[in-house]
Amino acid sequence: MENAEAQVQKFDEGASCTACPAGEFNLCAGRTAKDQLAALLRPSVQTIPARRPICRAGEALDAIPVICKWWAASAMTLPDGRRLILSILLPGDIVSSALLFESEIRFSVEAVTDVEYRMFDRADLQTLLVKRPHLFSDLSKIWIDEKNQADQLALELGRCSADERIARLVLNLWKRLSARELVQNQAMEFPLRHHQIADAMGLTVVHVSKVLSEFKRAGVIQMDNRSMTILDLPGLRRIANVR
Amino acid sequence: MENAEAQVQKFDEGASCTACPAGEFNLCAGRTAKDQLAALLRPSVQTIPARRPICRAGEALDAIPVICKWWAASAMTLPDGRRLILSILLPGDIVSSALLFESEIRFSVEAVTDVEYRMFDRADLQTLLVKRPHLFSDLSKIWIDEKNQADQLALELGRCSADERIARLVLNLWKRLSARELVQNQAMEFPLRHHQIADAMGLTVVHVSKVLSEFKRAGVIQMDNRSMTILDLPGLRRIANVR
DNA sequence: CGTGAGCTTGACTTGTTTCAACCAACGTGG
DNA sequence: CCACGTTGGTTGAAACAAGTCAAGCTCACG
Repeated sequence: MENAEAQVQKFDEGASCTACPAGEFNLCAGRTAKDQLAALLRPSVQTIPARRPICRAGEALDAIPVICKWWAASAMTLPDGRRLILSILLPGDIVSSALLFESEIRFSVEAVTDVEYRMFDRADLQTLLVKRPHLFSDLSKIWIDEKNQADQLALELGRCSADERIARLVLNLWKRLSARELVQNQAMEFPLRHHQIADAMGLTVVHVSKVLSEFKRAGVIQMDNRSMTILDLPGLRRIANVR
Repeated sequence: MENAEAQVQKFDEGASCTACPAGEFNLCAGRTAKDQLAALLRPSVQTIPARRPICRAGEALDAIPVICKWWAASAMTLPDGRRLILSILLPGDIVSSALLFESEIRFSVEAVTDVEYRMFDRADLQTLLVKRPHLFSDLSKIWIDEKNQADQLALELGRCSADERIARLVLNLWKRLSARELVQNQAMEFPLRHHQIADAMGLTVVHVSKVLSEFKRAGVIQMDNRSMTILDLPGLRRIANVR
């Protein structure tokens, strides 16, 4: 994970904010707002090792976690243990904007890698929102984006084949990492375990392994020590059935 | 559809509002708010026949449709025509609260049966929201509920069997109709075509038919002319794998 | 050095889809 | 009022995608 420093730097400089595409939010709409936030709210920074839970479904939180470094994932669980990852959380991502209005978190969040995150106090954020009402438009963008992501996931789970789903997951991460300038010539950090890919796309570990092997064999992607290179982007797009 | 009158009455009296469970919203948190809304906003009422689109994905709307009578459904479509119904919209349901902040609707909405709905002007609603800031808490409840529904759907599509999914769909509709007092001793109107159930749960028409036949054969449900009776609620719960 | 987590591979099973034929109900136009 | 096409539902056989089971491998780590 050579570009850890790059990740920290991006976030701390607010670069991941200015670079973020329309609809993506990083709790900082531009450098100034981000600096204001950090100054006004003095969020507490926390670090948690890989695979450890950041918070559990049903828990009450007075603060909203925002991912700063590396990856986390939010997941729901059925009573019998079946799990679905709702979203892979990248640096700059707010864990759940519902936490601005409700203290109970509906899903659990866990670290994919070692993760650094900041807790923004809800009350502070709310008063800030009242003082700077223009932030509402940013907020609504995050809201809408969260909902769109959820709808898109449902569509993929309900109507796409395993190949399509996995290709789409890769393309989605690639797009989001590109926006954060975390992709150098088609290569990106890819710390996800097969187990997590399976949970994210409603598949089994075994099948994920088979599909990814097939992608590699076909020369579409390449993976080595927790990083992935897209060798044939049009090919991957074709498999994913997009655009 | 014998209780059409009941449905109209419920909505027009605001009964579906007072009866709605925590987290459910009907654009009217209690009778007074609803009357205020109707008086202040003079929404235009529209009627549309079954199977006809109310609006299409990508369209720009200056008004937010709210279902008044009968059922509608929101759906997303893949470029090759595969479809997923995101949500079955019942009387009192707002089509998409994202429309409060964004004019482009991300999915299409179509009438399941003949449907009556009202269009609430976005600008009017926004000024109302500014004048009555306490409405924000109602709004956030709808928001959060919409997101939870979407996450729940993803979980079901990703991790539940066909039997479970269909049982859960039935239970979900039963719960929501109960809250609107549209269920008399376990019997409810059920205008959904197999085709729509399939699109809602990511299955094929043929398989839906087989699963429903099996439910009937096992004496769990009973269906006749567009209405469904749950004969064995605990049994259905067991199949659905809930609680 | 042993242990456990993660990945791969092959054989087999199963749930769901696909294909196809058929039936019932309904509305429309002759 | 009948003939007809259309839409929606049912059923069975065959095909297929993904899951399950099982074994073996690598690698990191205490």
